[in-house]
Amino acid sequence: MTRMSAADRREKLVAAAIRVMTRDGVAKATTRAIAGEAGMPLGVFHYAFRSKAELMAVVTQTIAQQSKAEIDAVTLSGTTDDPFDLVVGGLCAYFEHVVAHSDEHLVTYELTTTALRDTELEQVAKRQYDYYLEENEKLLSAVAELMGFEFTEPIPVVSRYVFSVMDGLALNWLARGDEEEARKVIELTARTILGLVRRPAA
Amino acid sequence: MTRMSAADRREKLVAAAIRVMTRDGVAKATTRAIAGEAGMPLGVFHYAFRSKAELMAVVTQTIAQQSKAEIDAVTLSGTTDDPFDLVVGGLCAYFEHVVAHSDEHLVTYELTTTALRDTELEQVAKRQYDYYLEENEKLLSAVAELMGFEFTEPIPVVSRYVFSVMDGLALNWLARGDEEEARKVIELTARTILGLVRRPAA
DNA sequence: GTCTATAGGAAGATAGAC
DNA sequence: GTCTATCTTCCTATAGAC
Repeated sequence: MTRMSAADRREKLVAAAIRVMTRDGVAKATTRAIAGEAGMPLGVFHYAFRSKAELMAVVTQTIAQQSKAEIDAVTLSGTTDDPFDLVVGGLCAYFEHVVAHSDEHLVTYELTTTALRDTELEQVAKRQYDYYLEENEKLLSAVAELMGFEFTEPIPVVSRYVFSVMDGLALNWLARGDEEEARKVIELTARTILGLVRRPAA
Repeated sequence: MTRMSAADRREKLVAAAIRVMTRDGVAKATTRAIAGEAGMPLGVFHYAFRSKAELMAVVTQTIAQQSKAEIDAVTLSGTTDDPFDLVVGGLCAYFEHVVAHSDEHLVTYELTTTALRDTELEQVAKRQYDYYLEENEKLLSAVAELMGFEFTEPIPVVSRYVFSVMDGLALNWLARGDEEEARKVIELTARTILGLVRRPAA
């Protein structure tokens, strides 16, 4: 068919892969299904990517960045000067994103376990979580500065703690589907976070 | 070969499935691999189980109960009358189990995502997390009674909160492998839990 | 009930015509 | 570079001999 640069092919295949994975799950995202979704013949796949593992690595990174951008947009959109409202608002915004894009979040969990089982992709799972945690740390630092408070514990520890609750909660909500109860956990979590905050001495 | 009751076959196949999944991952646990691991010909599989999905359901339930029993054994083995030590000890014991049996915990995450993608197994993931949370609630109630304190928040909420942190932390530790930093999160979590505790009024 | 053999399909990857 | 056709392997499930 029409010519297309290799980089363009790769982008289109990655986008198609994410669509298939979101809709049907990572296990069903075969090279055939992905090429089909992208409107390309199967043969194309292996001159755009050396192997399926190579695509998986790019997909994992891409989807992490996409989610991050979407979540940032909603998390930072609130306007309040009350610390509790701000923290609750941020956590709730994240949770709303999980609810509204549950399949996309499920994909991230699938990609993590898939990567952890493949020696060729082990580092991909590590980079995925390194990225999440790094970005979460930046966000927390920004919030602290914005509100003029500091944490009583090192930011990396607080950040990891907050991320762990929300990641765990998202996963068990995916399995249970009980929004009301999950929201109560978010409120409780917000309260524990404010217990780790103080006004700076100076 | 030798005769064996259907129930016995099923048990042996489930045990073999868990071994294969732990060693090689859920995706590689094919009916062939499982029957082979159990020392049975492939044909046996389908008169012990109606389908692979039926085996998956039983495996998910079995592995949850096994993990629970193992974790209880180590979690409750500590002897201390200091609430902080008790809580830290319990959380650490759980984390040690994750570190010592990381493949087994990875299997539980794989089983959850697998079930969530299969309409036939959707309820299996729900039951899996219902079970985890129910058992965690019992444990927390027992600890509260043992130490003679009560929680300032409803036990189901506290339980869900604690479970979420630990489940999320276990997953991101699996990806990152940084024990030291994970332990700091555990300490912080223990402190937040003690902030939710009070001596009863009477 | 037990097991071999195989059906019937789908996977990742590639050879080779254009 | 593009795409069809195919190689090889592996899957779940079953038919049918013993």
